[in-house]
Amino acid sequence: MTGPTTGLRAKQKARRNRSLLKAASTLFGQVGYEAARIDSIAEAAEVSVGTFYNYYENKAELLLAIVTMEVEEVLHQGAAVVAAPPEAVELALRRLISTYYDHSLVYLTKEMWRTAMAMAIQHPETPFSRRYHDLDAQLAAQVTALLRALQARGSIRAEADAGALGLILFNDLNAAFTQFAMQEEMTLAALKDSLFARLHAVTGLIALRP
Amino acid sequence: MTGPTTGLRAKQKARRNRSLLKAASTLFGQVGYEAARIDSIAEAAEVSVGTFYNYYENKAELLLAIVTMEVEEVLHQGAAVVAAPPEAVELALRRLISTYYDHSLVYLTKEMWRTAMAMAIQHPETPFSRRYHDLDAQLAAQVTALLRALQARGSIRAEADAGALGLILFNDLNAAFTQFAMQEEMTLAALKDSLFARLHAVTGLIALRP
DNA sequence: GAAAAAAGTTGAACGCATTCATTTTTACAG
DNA sequence: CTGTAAAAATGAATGCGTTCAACTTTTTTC
Repeated sequence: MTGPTTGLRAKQKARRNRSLLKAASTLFGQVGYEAARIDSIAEAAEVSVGTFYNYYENKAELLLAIVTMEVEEVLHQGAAVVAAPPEAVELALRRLISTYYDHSLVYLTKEMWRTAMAMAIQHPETPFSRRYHDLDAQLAAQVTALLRALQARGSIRAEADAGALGLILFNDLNAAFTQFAMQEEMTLAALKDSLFARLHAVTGLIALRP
Repeated sequence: MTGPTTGLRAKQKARRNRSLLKAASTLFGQVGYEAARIDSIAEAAEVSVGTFYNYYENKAELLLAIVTMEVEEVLHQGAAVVAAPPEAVELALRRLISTYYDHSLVYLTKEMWRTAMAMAIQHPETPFSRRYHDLDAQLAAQVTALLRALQARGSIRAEADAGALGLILFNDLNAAFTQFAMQEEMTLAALKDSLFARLHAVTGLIALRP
C-alpha cells in the first residue's frame, strides 16, 4: 500500500511534502488562503508548480491537512474534559465548548475556517468534505457523550433525550462558531457570551441539581 | 437614484435583465450552477459576455436573485402559520418548519442551495452574504415569534427563554437543511423525520399542554 | 555498469470568470 | 435633421487553478 519509507527517493518525498505544507501554512497565515498563489507556495518550497500537484491533489488538500491537525488537537483536549467533567451541568458544557473554541485558531485563521466550511458544504462528494464531516461527527459525538455521562450521574433529567439534545447543542455551537468566523472583529469572549446565553436556556430545562 | 422606467432604453434594459435571469435560472436547473457557463447564459439571452456584466456584477448575483425569490416566498408562507398557529406546541412548530422545507426547492436545486450557503459563509463582506443572512435572520425571527406566541397563549412554560430557544431551533433546522442539501438522494420526508425527532426532544421539555 | 523501466519534475497550455479599451447605439440640444 | 454627449455593447486580454506531454533522475535488471 504505502511505499517504502526509506531510500533516497522516499526521504526526498517526505521532505518536499513537509516543505510544501509549511510553505502553504505560512503563506495562508500571511496573505490568506484565497490570496495565496500556488506559484508562490511552490516557489517557497523550491519546487515547480507541476511538482506541487504531484504532492497535493489541489489547493484544498493543503487546507484539509491543516484543518485535520487543528480538529484532532481539539478532539484530544475535548476528550480530557469528557473523561472528567465538572459536577454542574452548565459548567461542564461550558468547559467542553470553551476547550473547543480556545483551540480553534492555533493553525487556522478565520478566513481558512470559512473556506473550509464553504468547501465542505459546496462539494459534498469530495474527499475534503467527507473528512471534514467525519471530524465534525466526532466532535458531535463528544458533546453527546458528555451529556450522557452527566445524565448517568444524575445531573440531567432521566427523561431528556441526550442523543437529540447533544446534536442540537452541537449544531448550535457550530452555528455560533460560523458567525464568529464570519466576523473578523469578533473576539473569542464574544463568541462564548453569545453561545453561553443560549446554553443557559437549555441547561435550565434539563439540569437537575443547579 | 433609479433612472427612468419608460423610454426605449429602459424597456430594453428591463427586458434583457429578465432575459438573462430566465436564461440563467433555466441553465442552472439543467446543468447546475457551477457547470453553467457565463458564455452560455449570455448566448441564451442573445447578448455578449461583456453585456452580461453590465447587468449583473457576477455569476453569484444571479443566484442571489433566485435565492431571494425563494426565501421571500417561504417567509410569506411562514407568516401565515405564525399568524394562526395550531394549538399544540409540537404541531405548530412542525407546521412552520414543514412550510419552510416544502417551499425550498421551487426555484433552487440542492446544488444551488449548497453554492449559496458556501458563498455566504466564505465571503461575509459581500452583498451576497449580507443579503443572504438578512433573509436568514428574518426566518429566525419568525421561529422566535411563533415560540413567543405559543408562550403568550400559555402553551409553553413561562420560564422558558423563547428568544434563545428560537435561535437554537433555527440553527438546528438550518443544520438539518444543510445536510439535506448535501445529500442528493435525501428526500424531504427524511429531512423532516430527522428534524422532527430532535424537535420532539425540545418540545417535551417546554410544552405545558401535550 | 549499461540498458530499460519506473518514478518524478517541469513549465507551457487550457478553461473559465471577470475586466477593460474600443466601438456602436441612443438620447437630446440647437 | 445633424452633431455631440451619454450610455451600452462588445470581445479580446488577464489572472489563476489545474492538466499534460516532454524531459530527467532514480531504480531495477541482467
